[in-house]
Amino acid sequence: MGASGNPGMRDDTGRGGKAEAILDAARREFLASGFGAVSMDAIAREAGVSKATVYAHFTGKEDLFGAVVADLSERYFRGFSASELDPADVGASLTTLARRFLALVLSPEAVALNRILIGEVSRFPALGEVFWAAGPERTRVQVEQFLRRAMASGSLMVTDPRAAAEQFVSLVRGDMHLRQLLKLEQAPGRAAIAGAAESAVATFLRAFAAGG
Amino acid sequence: MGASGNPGMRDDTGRGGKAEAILDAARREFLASGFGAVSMDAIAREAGVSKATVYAHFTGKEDLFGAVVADLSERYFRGFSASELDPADVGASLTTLARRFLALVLSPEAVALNRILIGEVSRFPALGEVFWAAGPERTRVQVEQFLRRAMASGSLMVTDPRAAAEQFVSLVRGDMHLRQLLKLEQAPGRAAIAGAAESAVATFLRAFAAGG
DNA sequence: GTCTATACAGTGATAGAC
DNA sequence: GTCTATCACTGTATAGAC
Repeated sequence: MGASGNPGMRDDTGRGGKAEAILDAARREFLASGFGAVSMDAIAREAGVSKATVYAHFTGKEDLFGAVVADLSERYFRGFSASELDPADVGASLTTLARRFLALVLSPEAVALNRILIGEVSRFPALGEVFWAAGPERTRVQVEQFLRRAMASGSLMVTDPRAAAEQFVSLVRGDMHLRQLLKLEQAPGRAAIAGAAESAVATFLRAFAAGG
Repeated sequence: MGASGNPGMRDDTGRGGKAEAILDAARREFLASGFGAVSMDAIAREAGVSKATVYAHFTGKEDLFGAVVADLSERYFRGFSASELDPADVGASLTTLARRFLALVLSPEAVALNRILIGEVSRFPALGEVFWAAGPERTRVQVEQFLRRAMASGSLMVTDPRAAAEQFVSLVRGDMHLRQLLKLEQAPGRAAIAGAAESAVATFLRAFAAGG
């Protein structure tokens, strides 16, 4: 209840409203409670439709879950890019990149998605791959491309850009990601993210800055 | 079935056999399938006792799960130590430490435990803290203590040992941990672990070695 | 397509005999 | 303490009316 719909109103105008409402409701419920703790009843209620209608659009709970995960994986990480950053000003660019990465990967929605994926990967082996390709793999490629440009511009000394990109990402992530996954603290604010980014970039540059 | 008991035999000699058999069975089942997918019937069957007997020893499924997790968290990480490593030979010592850390944290049992904890942390908020204290926090402290000794011996230049320990652990973990959590590949062998350890230590030393 | 009502299976938990 | 048999409940999924 809350952000979603008004069950009192007729139903949504426009096209395909019901199917979309079901997907929205399923997304909210799954992200909030995981797979096992959510019932089809709850999803139907939250979407303002009957349970039979849910089954008219999706073959079952697992199908619905898969649709939600594939959709979210694509959505969250689509916008992550480093293509406009200046390779000459490595420090500032890497810091920006690190901040972007942390804001994305530590966002409550991304953490919740990651959490239920890890918890249910035994039941849905394929979803792990979908998430990896859309998320971590994509972000690593973006970082790696930036590192290559920085090498070309002479501001970085890296022998293996792919490995260095992985190390950069790992350094930036630190233990904040795991702490979020385990719900050990609230989502970090701008200041905490900025501090973590700066510290990680400083270490990375001590290791890889040209002429250091 | 297999490692545990022979249902055909009388019952175990010695003391407390049933309770232990139940805990063993619960551990195997939970690690293999998570919390939601395991039934008390399955645990009772696996332990070779009736369901009523399970409830005679544990108040319920959640209680049993909590007992398993607390036990495992303590068990796995107890042996992790860096106290006997030589701070003068930083490179070799850090490499050994990194290998130990990876062998522990990437072991199938530790990954399975981590996975179900992350998946069920909404239902069992306290268990995340238990695991963190016994696992990551403990390992970080061990690393930090070694770094302090290395600083004292003049082989490392570190301003914030705690932060550096976190960065070392993150660097070593890389993306292998997350890949294991998502079941994207088989558990890495000795060679893969050694390679990852070496690469992480090399980068760490480029950033923090004294007189680099 | 959508609803109400229901079938059917599986779950955690317990009662009562021994 | 341990077992067999059973309860009450919840969940997924579907039948039939509109």
